Amino acid sequence: MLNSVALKHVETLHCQSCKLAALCLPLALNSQDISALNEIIKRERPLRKGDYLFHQGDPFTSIYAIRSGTLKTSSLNSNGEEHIIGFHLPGELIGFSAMDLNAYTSTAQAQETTTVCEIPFDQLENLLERIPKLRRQLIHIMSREIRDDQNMMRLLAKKNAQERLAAFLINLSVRFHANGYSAHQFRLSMTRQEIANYLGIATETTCRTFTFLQQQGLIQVQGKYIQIMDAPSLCELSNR
Amino acid sequence: MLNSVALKHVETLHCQSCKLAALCLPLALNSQDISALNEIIKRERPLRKGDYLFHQGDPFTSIYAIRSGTLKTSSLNSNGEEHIIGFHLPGELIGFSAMDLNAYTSTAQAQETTTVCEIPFDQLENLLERIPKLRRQLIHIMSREIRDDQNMMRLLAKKNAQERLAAFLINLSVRFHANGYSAHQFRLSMTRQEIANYLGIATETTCRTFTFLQQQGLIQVQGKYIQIMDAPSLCELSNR
DNA sequence: CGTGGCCTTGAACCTAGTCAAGTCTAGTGG
DNA sequence: CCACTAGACTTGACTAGGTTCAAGGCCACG
Repeated sequence: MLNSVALKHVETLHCQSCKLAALCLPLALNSQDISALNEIIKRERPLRKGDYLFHQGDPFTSIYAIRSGTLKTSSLNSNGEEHIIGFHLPGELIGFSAMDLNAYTSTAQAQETTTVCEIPFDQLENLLERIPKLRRQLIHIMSREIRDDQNMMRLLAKKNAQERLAAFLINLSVRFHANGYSAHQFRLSMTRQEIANYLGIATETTCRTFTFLQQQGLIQVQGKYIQIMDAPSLCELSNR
Repeated sequence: MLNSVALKHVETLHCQSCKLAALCLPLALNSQDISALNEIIKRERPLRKGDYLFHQGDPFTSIYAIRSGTLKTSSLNSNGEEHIIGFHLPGELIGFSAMDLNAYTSTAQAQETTTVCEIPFDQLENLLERIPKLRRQLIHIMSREIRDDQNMMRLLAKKNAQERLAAFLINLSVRFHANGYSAHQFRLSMTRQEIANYLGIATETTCRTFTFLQQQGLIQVQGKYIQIMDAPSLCELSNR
């Protein structure tokens, strides 16, 4: 029989007790269905900063839910330059861009110590047969991803550097808040270079824009630590 | 009883005889399942140029498959400026960005005479229960959309004007070809202004870049008519 | 065959990129 | 614990690609 430490361990890693369930696949599932989902999920040891979850070109097997930490996904163009596709926080799912292929189209790397739940896709497909709400939730999450990507397309097509950075910070703020963290102060897990890459601007422009936003009294910057001083103005500047 | 003209009409509009089935939801379905899908699809009179299929904010009810013509989808930002999200050709599906909401997040407008198949989403969800392959195909199509959007993000974040336009033309060429049309010469259904808006550059830059690509011998431009003279070079320039 | 919108080209301007140099900071090893 | 160092961050100066403004030409459609 399991000792209490092991038991506690198992419970902590159960979808049913997961604080992120409301953001993730279990949303709206009953406890029996959550158990079924829980059964197929693999939980591995944490990734350390810099570790890779999967590489572009690896065989596609699973989607992943992030439990803690941050991941970035990126792809390489033909010149070998990196393009950062996104930063992913707890409660979010990744791996949706390869479901009709046999290989991941991006690389996923830990920005800090990160734990994930692996959801083998073939087993998930089996569950979709039996659990209509799970099917609906998966489609909803993918729909939301499409919408988010299209918002990002608008940012990249239409916004200037200030609007981009403001939108980035507001977006992060909202997502941290959804995870139960402060919406007003947080630590960036990514470098200025990575932010710049993601936002389609130069590293130097990113630095200057941080300085500018601080001079305007919208934010306080202390290296990676950001404090949002005037969220409404920042939001307005972001030109959503 | 139906007369022969009406009968022919019905046959022409059946998924089973549709030439675009291989690009659309029926892919890999057996004839019985295709019939079931066909049953729920509504086919309305063609849209004329400028007609709207749905507006941003309209209640979300259906996804649409394009049978003929071209649609553009766009959204308005807070300043009332339009951002074109995409141009959609026969065999493609639209309406995926609103499935977890109750309202469309974009406006769909016909670029020319256009016919669509309306697929009511609640009825589609019922079919997903019974037809595993349909489920898989829907997920595959959404996955592909995510991948395409992420490719567009890379274009907007990293490419200069020449690379953007080259990528745009190559992309159209491939999609026309998938529809059985020439990959080397085609008519653009959109204005220079719309291309510019979509690619995140100015109308004037688009014009100048068309001229430049023609001077380089990569394409021939005659108003809306484009001939691709050197696809490999154009493809290389696009920096995929 | 007239007209409005689309397309094209020129010229001036400006935002953001590039190059360069110096500072800061987190992580390492003595 | 502290000194060291590599990489991250910041700022300045200059440059360039693309935007904006302006004007004229070209269709397509009534």
